[in-house]
Amino acid sequence: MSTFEKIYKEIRERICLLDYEPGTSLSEGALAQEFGVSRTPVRRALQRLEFEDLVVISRGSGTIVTTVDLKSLKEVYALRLKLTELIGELSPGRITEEQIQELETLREKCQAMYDEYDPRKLAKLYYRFHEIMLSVIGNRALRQFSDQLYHQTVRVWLQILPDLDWEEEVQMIVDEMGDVIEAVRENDMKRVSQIRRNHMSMLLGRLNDYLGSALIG
Amino acid sequence: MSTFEKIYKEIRERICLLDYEPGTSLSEGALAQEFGVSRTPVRRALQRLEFEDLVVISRGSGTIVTTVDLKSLKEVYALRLKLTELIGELSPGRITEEQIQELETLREKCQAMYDEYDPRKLAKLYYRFHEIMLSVIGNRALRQFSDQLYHQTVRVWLQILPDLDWEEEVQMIVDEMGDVIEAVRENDMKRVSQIRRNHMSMLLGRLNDYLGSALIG
DNA sequence: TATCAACAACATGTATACAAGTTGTATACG
DNA sequence: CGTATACAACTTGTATACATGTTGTTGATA
Repeated sequence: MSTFEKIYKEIRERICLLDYEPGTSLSEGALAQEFGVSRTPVRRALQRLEFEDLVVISRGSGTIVTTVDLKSLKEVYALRLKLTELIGELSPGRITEEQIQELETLREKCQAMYDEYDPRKLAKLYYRFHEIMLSVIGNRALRQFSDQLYHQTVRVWLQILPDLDWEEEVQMIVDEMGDVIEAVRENDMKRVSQIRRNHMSMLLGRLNDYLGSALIG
Repeated sequence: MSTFEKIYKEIRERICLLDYEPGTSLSEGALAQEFGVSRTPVRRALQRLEFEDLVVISRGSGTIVTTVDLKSLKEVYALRLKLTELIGELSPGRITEEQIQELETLREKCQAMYDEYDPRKLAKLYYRFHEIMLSVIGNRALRQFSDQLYHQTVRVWLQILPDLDWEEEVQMIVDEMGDVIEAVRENDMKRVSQIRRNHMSMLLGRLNDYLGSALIG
């Protein structure tokens, strides 16, 4: 992996795990110094993040982490739902035994989260889960779009996670991973996509409930 | 529009209009000299084009225009079909009278193409048509994806256009524009997306016929 | 005190020199 | 003559100095 790509992924993960909260100002110079490189590769990473709508670069003003627009959140999720369905149709799908092993390891680690309240850690486990599920998507464009939409929306869930029921959220993730593992063992990618779509739909419902009550209260 | 953005759009159009055919080697230095700037903004443009899968950048080797993978073409088109459907659902849609005027102007220019065999010119008219249709998509991600998929696939059509029936292709475009104009006049964006989906589906059929016969013959 | 202009301290954008990788060619050698 | 190696002529990647834009502060003035 090239230098800029490592920097890109690192910054992207920081944004998605809320290490950089929305509105945070990112300095090219400071990041360059931290990573021990010049501004050039850092700029390349930030420009790509801007294309993915995770930061906004303004000349003279600076580079700031975007705020997730709540009114368009539903539209983006609707798109994610549709794309998730398509994965089963368009992607032939092939998963290795090693990947299944890691999925089971992830599921066990998530189960251990029932008794350890750590939103960031849970988000990171799900982040890794997403990476594995992404790697089995054969279609390049579909993989890219799915990845991009995930990174645009995952912050919202993590942001309101402290206000949700912890055990319920952990259980939802454990269940999703369990169902997915069962399906991939039978190499039934169509079912995998349906499972993920359904879980995403349920998550969207919880988000709606929260956002509705948040607007009232 | 910033310097790099103008360069980006210019190079992108050249690739899509086959001024740069697949496999063409692009030199940062040469492009910089042509546009009268340094390599820096040119690199930014090329890096974005790489992200959109229109070029491949290899250190030491060079930057070359990608070849459209025929085996995945159907998958990309299937994705385009789905996304085009979604435009009607997710995008509230608003079009100005000026844009409708330009659509009619475009339609008239396309009609004049019956007697003037010029694939590149026809492609450019349709290119502009796409830009207008794109501008009415409210959802940012959907707009970006639709744009990207269009630019990834339009080259294929233009590439085999000389082997297709010229008058039929012109008529298909004139019809699509006519149907779209009729629908946007009633501000019925859902119908617009259906119309475009159907026309895209018919185009896909013609591509399939050609590719099938090309493999045989 | 309120207001506005000048400016200093940032930010990103650009140009350029140099580092490092790739590839084709030419030349020496078996 | 065939082959291997050294190298020259490209390419993109990186570091850095400077240009340019923005913003908050500071101080002079009404």
